[in-house]
Amino acid sequence: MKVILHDGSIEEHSFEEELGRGALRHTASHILAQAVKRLFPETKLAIGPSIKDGFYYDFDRDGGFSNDDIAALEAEMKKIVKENLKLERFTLPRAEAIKLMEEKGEPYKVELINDLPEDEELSFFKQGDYVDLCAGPHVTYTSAVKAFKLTSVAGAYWRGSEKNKMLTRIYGTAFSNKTDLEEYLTRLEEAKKRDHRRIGKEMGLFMMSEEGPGFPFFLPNGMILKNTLIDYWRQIHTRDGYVEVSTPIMLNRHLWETSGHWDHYKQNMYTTVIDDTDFAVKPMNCPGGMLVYKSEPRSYRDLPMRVGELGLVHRHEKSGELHGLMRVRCFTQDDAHIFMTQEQITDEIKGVVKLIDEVYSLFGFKYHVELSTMPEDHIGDEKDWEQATNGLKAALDELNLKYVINEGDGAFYGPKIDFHLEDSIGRTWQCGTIQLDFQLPMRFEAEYIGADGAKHQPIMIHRVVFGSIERFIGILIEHYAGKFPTWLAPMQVKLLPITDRNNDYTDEILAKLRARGIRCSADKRAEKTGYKIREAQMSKVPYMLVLGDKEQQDGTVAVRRRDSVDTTVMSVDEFVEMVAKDIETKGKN
RNA sequence: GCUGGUGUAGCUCAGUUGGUAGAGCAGCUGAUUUGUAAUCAGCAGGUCGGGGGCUCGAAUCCGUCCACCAGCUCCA
Repeated sequence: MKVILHDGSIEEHSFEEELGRGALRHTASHILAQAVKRLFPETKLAIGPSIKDGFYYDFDRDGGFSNDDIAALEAEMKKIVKENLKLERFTLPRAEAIKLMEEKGEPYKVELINDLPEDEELSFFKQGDYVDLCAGPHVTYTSAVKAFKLTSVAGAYWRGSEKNKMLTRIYGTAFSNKTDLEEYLTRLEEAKKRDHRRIGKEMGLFMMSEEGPGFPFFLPNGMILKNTLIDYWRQIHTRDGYVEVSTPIMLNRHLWETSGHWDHYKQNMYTTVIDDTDFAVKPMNCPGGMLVYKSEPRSYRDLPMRVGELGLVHRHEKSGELHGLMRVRCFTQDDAHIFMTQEQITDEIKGVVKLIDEVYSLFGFKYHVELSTMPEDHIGDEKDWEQATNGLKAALDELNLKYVINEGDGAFYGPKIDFHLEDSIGRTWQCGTIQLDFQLPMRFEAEYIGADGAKHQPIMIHRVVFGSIERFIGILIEHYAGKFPTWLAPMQVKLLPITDRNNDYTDEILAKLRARGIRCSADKRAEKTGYKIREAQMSKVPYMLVLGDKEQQDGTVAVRRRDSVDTTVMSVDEFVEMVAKDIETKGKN
């Protein structure tokens, strides 16, 4: 495909290249906007870029667009593609650019031009009767957009600020051929089957109730997952020199005023009055952790102090922000606060980064790292923020970890490193974070006695590895599509006796498995073997044992694995050892 | 919170222009003792998300609240 670049030059790029793909989809968004202007000329145009899996365009039109409107737009877009319009780039001096957009009745475009830097070249793209302020790149003819589909309609604030008007955003995707488009749509459908909300229900992991929006209920199978993760967490934290505490779920207003939460986080806190005193349910564990630190004098010899806490926090997230286990109003953070000296900062951060990488690697998660800097609403002076931010940067650089900078997205008390994981349809969720904090130790007047006999202020790290156990479980469910590795699987072995004659033999094996702590159960119903296998298979249990007269006679088991139709016959003891080893090694032999 | 959409049995979904609900799977009961992804028969299950309104009559029309879904904003 020929692509017109930002500077107006033309180069060949294929759809497989990000540049070519982006250009094609960007052109698709212009075709959409052109169709909108043809069918609904009163509509005002905002912006319309290409994005990861497609494109969108934001429009200002009273009442938005109905499903019928979308169908009509798709039909009109097809026409425009067929018309094979040529895309042409031209530039204008500022005054003329503004005049053109005013004549076209596009106030949003005028606003965009006014906000562009003085020396910025103002480029436009034209196709037929349609002209748009646009930096490009684009393909050269509308006919290149061979396969497209409008996928959804949603609201989006003008320039991303909730203070601005909400516009109507139309999402779509485009490919260079029909087959790829269909493949993409099928893949999306498949991905939806991995949705943790669906699998969570099917597998009896967790539930939600209208009686408590955003407050998840863990069901027996989900508790096994949660507890198994916590066991693993305790094991690696003990190994890494952490201790564990537990602080109260509710503390009085004075504490939250000291920490700054009362001023900076109150709109998200659940509060109540007890004996005429304001109390707040903790949205974070750190103030409680500070009280623990301050409960006795500390020496430089105690540092670094790595104090873990599985803390249940409550945050009143706005209703539209809830999402299954990924975004809830109460969750357990696998928190820890590390108190340390200035010199220990880099090593401690590196230690946490390595720990997070170890955990994510165990599950085979892809992740990306972001460095979030000082937000507008913050406590402490900018010099401290700069120092803290540089501390985080230095650790990342020393570890050669790639990261993107997320300007202004830090916590109100300090900058942070965020670890983001992907769900089944490619949305990313922040899980692990490492936050460097000079403020809370200062506010709480935390101190330690140094080698010089004088009092010093410790520096504090807040960090989580899973992030929230709830969100992490959500990611796990989608990652494995419910087919958990044996060590995590709520049910590890399902025993399927063929007839009642095999029940006693089945019980013998059950007892042996249970003696090794293996989670197992038997399906003794008078059903056909095929039926029992089907059910066991759908319940995603890693191992099935078919037990008939033959096995009983030989003292063997016929093992069928979750992802295979083949069976292997082996002795009972061999099988027990195999499963025990699978669990012990967490699937990594 | 905002924009748009959705809400019928445990689950997936039907339900013509308003005439008080139906299927498959799951469940239960009985029969079947079965060799690697569905044995047969029967039974039961719903104040159609919640108040309210128009109407002789509402799952269906109107309004309101709640929850959920997509996205935005916000965030672990």
